[in-house]
Amino acid sequence: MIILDYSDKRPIYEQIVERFETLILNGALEPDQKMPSVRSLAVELSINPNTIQRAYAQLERDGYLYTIKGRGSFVRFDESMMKKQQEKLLVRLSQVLEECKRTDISREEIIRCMEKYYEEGRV
Amino acid sequence: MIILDYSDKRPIYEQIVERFETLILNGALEPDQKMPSVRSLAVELSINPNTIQRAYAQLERDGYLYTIKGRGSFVRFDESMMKKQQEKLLVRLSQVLEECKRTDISREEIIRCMEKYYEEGRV
Amino acid sequence: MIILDYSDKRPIYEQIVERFETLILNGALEPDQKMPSVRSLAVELSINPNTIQRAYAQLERDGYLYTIKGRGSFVRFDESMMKKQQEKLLVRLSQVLEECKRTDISREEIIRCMEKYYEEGRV
Amino acid sequence: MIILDYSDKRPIYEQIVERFETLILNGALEPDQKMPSVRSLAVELSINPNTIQRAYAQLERDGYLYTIKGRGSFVRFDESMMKKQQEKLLVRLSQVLEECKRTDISREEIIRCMEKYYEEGRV
DNA sequence: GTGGTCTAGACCACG
DNA sequence: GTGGTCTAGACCACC
Repeated sequence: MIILDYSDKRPIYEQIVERFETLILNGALEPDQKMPSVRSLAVELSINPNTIQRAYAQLERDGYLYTIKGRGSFVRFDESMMKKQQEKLLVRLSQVLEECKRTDISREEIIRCMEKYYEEGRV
Repeated sequence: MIILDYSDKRPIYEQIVERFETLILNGALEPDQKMPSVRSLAVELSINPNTIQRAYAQLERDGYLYTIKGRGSFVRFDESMMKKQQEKLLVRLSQVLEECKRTDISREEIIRCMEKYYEEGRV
Repeated sequence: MIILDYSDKRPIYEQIVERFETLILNGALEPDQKMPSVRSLAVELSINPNTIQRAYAQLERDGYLYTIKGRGSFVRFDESMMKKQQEKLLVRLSQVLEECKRTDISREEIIRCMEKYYEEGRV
Repeated sequence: MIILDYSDKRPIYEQIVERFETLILNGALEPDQKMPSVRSLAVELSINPNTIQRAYAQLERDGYLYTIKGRGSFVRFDESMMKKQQEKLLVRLSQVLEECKRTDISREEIIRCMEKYYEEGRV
């Protein structure tokens, strides 16, 4: 479920956070579903439990999880989270697009790039 | 000319590198123009000369500068650099677009975002 | 394992880089083996940790190492590196050979020199 | 006669020294021929006279020139210099060859490289 | 004056 | 404990 890339320069806890975010927004993890326990996931990935703990803490802070003492962590999901996520992405998109323009990448080139993901007439 | 953002978590030398890359690709700095000296820029930004030195070293490795010992550093520019830069950007763009699709951002939304930078019918 | 030559005019970090390159290409350091930590090596060679850090950074840029934050640096190795290295060497060889010819060193002299390393009939 | 390569990392005075060495060993500059004056050469190459001075000093130290006060510098040449030069080159060649072997470059590859400069049956 | 290297000592993020 | 960044201050080679 989680794949770590040690050659990636980003810290491990960040990779875990991002992976779970995707799974939750995807719907692969359903609302109120129980998350794997910190210890079991640490064993599975053979990394330090502190690292998992840190990832879960950030996911909770960002609203993707809620924790019940003594029972574990559970998936939270509502539409507002999706909205927030979309806004963050659009900001990143804007930044990249601005750089594209500065570097003289043509409008057509960008559209071509987009069509790879959004096939004509489907969305 | 250079603005440092200390709240940015990226290292200072990297911010400097990126800023100069932009200025050179933009044409704001012309080929063979003299760069500010390591020491003078360090004073101007009130940071340590070593940090500037590090940024310049990376810019030189990446082909944006050439250095003449005892004289200073100078802007280098050729078309191939522009090409490389464009390729890197298109990869980043692809990554963001893929995330956009995963997060259910519509094709129209993206085009709207693009039009902000590429006004209709101009490019 | 590492010997520094202070009378050598090349910078220390470069000597370190070259030495490790050799050890890795030799196979004396095996893939995924842990490199000595920045600090420990600095103590061992009685030089500043920054200097080791600089050497490691270059080795990583050149693909000889990968780094896991908080864990250490590890040897990377693949065939393509060997190929690149060979190409670089052949260029250097050509330069030296050209000079040899200009300086009237005979073909036989060069072959004699070569046989010292490549004993007849073995390679 | 002298071409400077500013993108070369070696210091300028060293490039000048090497160039004159070649010209003298080649025979392009004949024994007892007058060298261009420091000032005139400095003007021609539009560099600092100190730099030329330094190059000439080294050439004199290495036995390639002799200087007569008030008259200028003159080319010296004798067989022993050639011998010395050849020895230096053979040392460099040995170093490169040793590295070649360590990097698994085959004997045949090296001979092929050599034949480019020493065409079969000519030397 | 220029860039390049090195030291000593500090702080941070990560695991 | 690991690597990564930064500062302060020094020395060198080069022009």
